[in-house]
Amino acid sequence: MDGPSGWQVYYRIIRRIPRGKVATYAQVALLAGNPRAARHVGFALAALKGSSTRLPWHRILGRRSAKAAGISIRDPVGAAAQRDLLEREGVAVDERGRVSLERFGWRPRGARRPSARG
DNA sequence: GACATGACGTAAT
DNA sequence: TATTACGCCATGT
Repeated sequence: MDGPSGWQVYYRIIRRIPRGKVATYAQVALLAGNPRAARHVGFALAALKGSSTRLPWHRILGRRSAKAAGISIRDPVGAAAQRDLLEREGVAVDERGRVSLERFGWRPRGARRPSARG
């Protein structure tokens, strides 16, 4: 095992997401070195469903717009659980399950979005 | 190796 | 804002 195999890579990154913050599947995939593997991140997390994990899977959302993300889980039960977990962390979730990335978007090392004046 | 599936993303309408 | 269509690639059969 020269390195993390398969989904282990995604889990590694998701664990770095601080409490009260959220990230998109594409965000995790990009940090994992696979900017096109957004689907794989969701696939990896789907394997965690029903398992006792400390992984903050609820902090992973689907990209809904340029500045907003949202719950993309198909299962209504899982979606409700994610929403509940997010609200418990102080994340404002809309009735449609949408979250503002400008307010709760995780910015690793603050390298994201090269603002004109920081 | 081919086919089907999926907790996605972007572009077009 | 929602719907539709297509691309992407690992996993399972």
